[in-house]
Amino acid sequence: MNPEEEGGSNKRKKRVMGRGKIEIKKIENQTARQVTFSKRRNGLIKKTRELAILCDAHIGLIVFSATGKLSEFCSENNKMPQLIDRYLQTNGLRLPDHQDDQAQLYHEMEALRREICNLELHLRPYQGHDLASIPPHELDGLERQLEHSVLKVRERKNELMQQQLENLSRKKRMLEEDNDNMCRWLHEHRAAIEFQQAGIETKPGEYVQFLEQLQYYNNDHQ
Amino acid sequence: MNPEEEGGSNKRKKRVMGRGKIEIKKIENQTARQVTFSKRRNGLIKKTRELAILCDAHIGLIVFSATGKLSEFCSENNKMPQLIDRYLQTNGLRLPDHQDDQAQLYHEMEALRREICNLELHLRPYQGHDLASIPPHELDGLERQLEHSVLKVRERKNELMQQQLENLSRKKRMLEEDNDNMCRWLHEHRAAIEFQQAGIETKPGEYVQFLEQLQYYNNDHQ
DNA sequence: AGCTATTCATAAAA
DNA sequence: TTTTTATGAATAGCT
Repeated sequence: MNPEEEGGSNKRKKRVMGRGKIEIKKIENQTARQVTFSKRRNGLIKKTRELAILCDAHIGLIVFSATGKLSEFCSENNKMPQLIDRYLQTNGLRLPDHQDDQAQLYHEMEALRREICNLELHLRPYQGHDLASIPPHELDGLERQLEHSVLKVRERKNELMQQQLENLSRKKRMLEEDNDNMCRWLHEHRAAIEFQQAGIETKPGEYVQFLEQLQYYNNDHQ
Repeated sequence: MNPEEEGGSNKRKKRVMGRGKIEIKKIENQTARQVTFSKRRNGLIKKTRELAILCDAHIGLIVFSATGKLSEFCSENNKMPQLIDRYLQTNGLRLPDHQDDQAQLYHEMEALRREICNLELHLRPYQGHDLASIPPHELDGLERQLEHSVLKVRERKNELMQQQLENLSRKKRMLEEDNDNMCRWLHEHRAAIEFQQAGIETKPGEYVQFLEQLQYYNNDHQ
């Protein structure tokens, strides 16, 4: 029935690393939504500009992201207010009047405040508070959610430790290599160095001691 | 030299769309311009709507064609004036009749919106999401917090179970008591009952059986 | 208004 | 964020 079905007969590896069509509905994943917003907004502004230029149109585009960030485009630079004026006049509309609309604003504010309150309440069980107000049958789900979150946190911790370990290993290898190279060079030039040092006031014994120490490290990790 | 230049060459290497080439500059042919305007305007509105839905954005689009025809789109139906108002406020522009307290209200609304956004972000680690954005040194604390929350949830679950147990015990005791009383009463009135039943069609054996069963339960929990 | 050959936009991943 | 790449969408030129 589904034309997208792959069919088991064909052993396709990697069925395309992820490009596909998407359903037009709110993207729930926060990060993906932000990325998509950024890209599509750029595309939208580009297409708006193209239409304005190609067809000699006057266009205004106002975009508020979900987080309230404003993006805008106006075919005549910096003339959005004029465009808006023309729009309002053409449509016979007026901007919402203050006195008439204040109640509406307060209403919206109340809604926002309520949402904040709800979110805060929603957060509390996750912090182990107010459990008495949770319906008993939801406790199992909450416990599972919290355990899952703990697991995810531990996963992330392990991931970070793994990264640190790898970094340290790499640094260690690099240092060992450097050490090897220095030792080799020193041994190769031992005679010349001893000769030079004989001309200065350095005690020859020190250098031998130093070389031996190097040799010790050098052998230690081989 | 730029090979894309039109010149006399008929080699078309220009960046084109669709079947033929197009430069982003005003289309001089009146008919072609009209057709392109219509197609692209539809595409633009579609993309605008998609962005608004996908990313939960508030978008307004105003298009005046070269001939003055108005097309518009607003993500919240019929609320272009509000969107424009918010735009003017956000941009620090204001209509002559706007009062300061209105700006103040808008400002507060923006703050509330930000707070909601923050709370939503704050909730996510507790649900095991977006852990990559948590500073490593906070993971331990988060893990402890989650474990503590799990403990509290379990505590609450135990509390509830304990209560249920107590309730059940109490009910059991009450039922046993009732049972005892009934048994006692039945035994005391046995003779009278057997006499009454002899007058009806009930078989006497049934009542004896019933009494014995009661006696059984009655003794069982003593 | 429909139809395609083409180019563009962009989802997923890096 | 920006880049890369493979797909799905948009659309220019024709009918």
